[in-house]
Amino acid sequence: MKLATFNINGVNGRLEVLLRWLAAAQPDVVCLQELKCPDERFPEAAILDAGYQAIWQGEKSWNGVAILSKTKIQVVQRGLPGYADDPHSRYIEAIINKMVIGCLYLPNGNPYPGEKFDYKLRWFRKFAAHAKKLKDKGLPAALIGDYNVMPTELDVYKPEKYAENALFRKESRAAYKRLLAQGWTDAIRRLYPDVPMYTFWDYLRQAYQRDAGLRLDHFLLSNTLADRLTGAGVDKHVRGWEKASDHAPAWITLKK
DNA sequence: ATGCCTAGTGATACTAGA
Repeated sequence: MKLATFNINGVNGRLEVLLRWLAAAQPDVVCLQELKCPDERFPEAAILDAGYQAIWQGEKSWNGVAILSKTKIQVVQRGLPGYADDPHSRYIEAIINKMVIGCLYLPNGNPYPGEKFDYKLRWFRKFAAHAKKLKDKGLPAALIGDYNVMPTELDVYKPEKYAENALFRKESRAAYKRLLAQGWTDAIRRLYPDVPMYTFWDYLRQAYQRDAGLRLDHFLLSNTLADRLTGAGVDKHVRGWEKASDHAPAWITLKK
């Protein structure tokens, strides 16, 4: 079983990239972020043609999340529980193959300090409270997506440049660390403790060519799923394609 | 310190991203 996440940065503008990658990578489940389209413009037909069912939660212009799956999807949540007045579409949750799959797009939070950073931390608190409930239920669960946090210095090409950046602020990293302390496993870091494993390269200044990357997209696994973890990777080459997103797809494999 | 890039909106230079 292969689970993937891909911040697509415009699902219609990059539909060709998405379909090409799906055909090559053949993930069983995909969490998408930054759809940048209202619900009625989600490209469901093309995704069905590619062999995937889909659920999504979009909005005009920005944000938006979706889950694709080769097998049956049971929708559990649209939006974060306990955050009905969240102004953005950033969370969707489903049960697939007896696993809880939470797909998230955590706020960027820049510039720091300011209202956007406060919103990031508020969103993180609501998300962590929900994660705790899932953990306490003891269900096999995976919280997958763009966390907009580099957890450690290994996750940043030049850490000293990012000390004041919302993605790397101590408050953001502390929130991520507290979340892990609930008992979640950062799947990619578990298998690759010493490799950067970047998932994002800025469009500016030829960041991809310089490998000036960030690790922003994460898989947090409950214990039963962490025990089944067999592989992980980043499809870095996809970032080099025509019309690429600024993120590359990341994936993990689970046995059985 | 700023633009460097890219998408969306709406028809222009903005916001937003990270």
